[in-house]
Amino acid sequence: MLTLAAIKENPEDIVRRLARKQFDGKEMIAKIIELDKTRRASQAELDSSLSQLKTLSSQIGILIRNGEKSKAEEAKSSVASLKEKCASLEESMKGAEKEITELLLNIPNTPCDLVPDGTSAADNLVVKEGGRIPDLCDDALPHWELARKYDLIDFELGVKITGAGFPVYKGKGARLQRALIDFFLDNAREAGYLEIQPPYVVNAASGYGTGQLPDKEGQMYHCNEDDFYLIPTAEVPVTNLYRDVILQESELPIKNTAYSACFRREAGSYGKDVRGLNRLHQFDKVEIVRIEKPENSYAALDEMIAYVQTLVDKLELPWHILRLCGGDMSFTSAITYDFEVFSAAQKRWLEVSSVSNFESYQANRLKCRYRGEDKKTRLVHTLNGSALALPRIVAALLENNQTPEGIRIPAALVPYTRFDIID
RNA sequence: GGAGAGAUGGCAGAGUGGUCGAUUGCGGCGGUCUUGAAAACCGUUGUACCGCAAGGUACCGGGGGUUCGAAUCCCUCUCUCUCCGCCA
Repeated sequence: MLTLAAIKENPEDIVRRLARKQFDGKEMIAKIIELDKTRRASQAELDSSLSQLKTLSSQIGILIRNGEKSKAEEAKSSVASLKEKCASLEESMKGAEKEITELLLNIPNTPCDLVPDGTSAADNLVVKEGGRIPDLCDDALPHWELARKYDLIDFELGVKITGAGFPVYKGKGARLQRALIDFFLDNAREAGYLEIQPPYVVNAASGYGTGQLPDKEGQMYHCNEDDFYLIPTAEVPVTNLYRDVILQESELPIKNTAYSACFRREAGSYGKDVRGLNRLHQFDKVEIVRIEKPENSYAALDEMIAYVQTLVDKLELPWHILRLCGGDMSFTSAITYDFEVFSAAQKRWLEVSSVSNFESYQANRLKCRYRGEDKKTRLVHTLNGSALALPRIVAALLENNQTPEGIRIPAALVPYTRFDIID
């Protein structure tokens, strides 16, 4: 969530920035500033009343010890009204505090200056592109046909044992999955990321820490019995490793990577978007997460983008990078770059990675700080990115590399698949 | 699933109603000594909020209660550990 300090420093600027994210925060910001005044006034008075109360109480203790019973009783009665006052002041303080938090939780992050204006995906900016779009013959098959033809993925079987969006991978299809995961993790390690194996199920506190809650409550699978959530991305458990942590400056930057299965309810999706591997309820992804000093976070973001680019290049896929416009960004992000690869038979771009800087927005919820040279604690900046999500990579690999002889595997991946063609 | 024990500062571990935000040890930081280091010794060392400051307040797993006063007593929830059972 946004920091109260930032809001108080320049509320007009915050409102203006939120508007770029198609969010009207005028009233909420004004309300927060008003509540903050109430809170501070209440605390000041409460603190001094509590101080009096403490003094009186210790005096009573002394009186009782000295056997001055009547004086003690007298003092006791004078405490009563003070206590009532404290109770109401505390109520006012805590009430204001709670309301402030409630409001803050429901205000998205502000976009940074680089973010282009716009209201939808159509306004996203293509900032870079690479690779070559293959010329496929007219009878080229979409990946779901190829998956059936070579018996790589069985969507119907997934429907039988679970439901739509839970495919079953078989044979070389399954081996391709495993190879890609290994390939991505190896590359991340070589780029300096520490591999983490996190739980796939988290508690509500973790959901709030990274901002899935309360914003995306309905998008996560929930285990009622234990009040756990299935992770929609490894970002959640990995970033939450640093919840309520004060890091030493020397520990930064932190670079973590994790493979996990990801679970998303994807309520409200339909049509061609969900065909084949385009959108699943369960999918595999390797994530990279960084914890940075604020002054370094944008350099780190650039480094992450450059890193993801090496992956799509090694996989010989045609790609481009979008800088998302204000209206298309996620709730918690200050800036997001999406990588899309071209799926040549479907003739459409598919998002395979999303790299974001959250600045201090997540850190503020997580209470993840670092101690600088001056011994003061400051919020860190958090960043993460997919590196990469598997299903759409597989879709593009299958479609783009189809030949009459079979599906060719890019050279960089062959050491991992240990086969160079699917036939 | 059954039975029991426990949750205190970075860690270990005291504290069972009144100067306890908390003894002590380890670790960390600063210093003395030393050519340097180690050892020894001395000092220092939680977080957040309010306040221009002086200073004040809150926090001993979470929530509630008793009391003039709670880390300490009561209730409740959560979590952890041990033993038994079951089991990849």
